[in-house]
Amino acid sequence: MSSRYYPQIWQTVLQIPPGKVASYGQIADLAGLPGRARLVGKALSDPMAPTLPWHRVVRSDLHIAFAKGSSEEQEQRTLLVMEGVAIQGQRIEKNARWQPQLADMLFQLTY
DNA sequence: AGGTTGACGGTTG
DNA sequence: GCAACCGCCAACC
Repeated sequence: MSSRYYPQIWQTVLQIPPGKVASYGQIADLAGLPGRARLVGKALSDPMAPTLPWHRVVRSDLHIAFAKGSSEEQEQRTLLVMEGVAIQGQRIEKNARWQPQLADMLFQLTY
């Protein structure tokens, strides 16, 4: 396994609760990798990645990262809607944002 | 060893 | 809104 940082990123993504979304940058911060949002996208696209709630990771502007109309974009939107995430046009409702609690932060430190 | 590539983010106009 | 830049930097040629 060559990539050093993917495991901690995966671990963080696993904590996003159903019905909530987190941004790439937010995941990077929680994983102890501030400023490395792009690395989160890489970690999610790695074929070695375990089963993850990857669909709960979106851009900081609450848009889905994939190109509008692409199969990946449609897939992600479908999964989110199935979980009860409201989407108006391209934008996800702001109230769907995951707000990590203290216990979530402690889990990260412990990991 | 050096150049390119991103499932990004923020700033600016 | 939108588009153009720019900073970011591990991964991967």
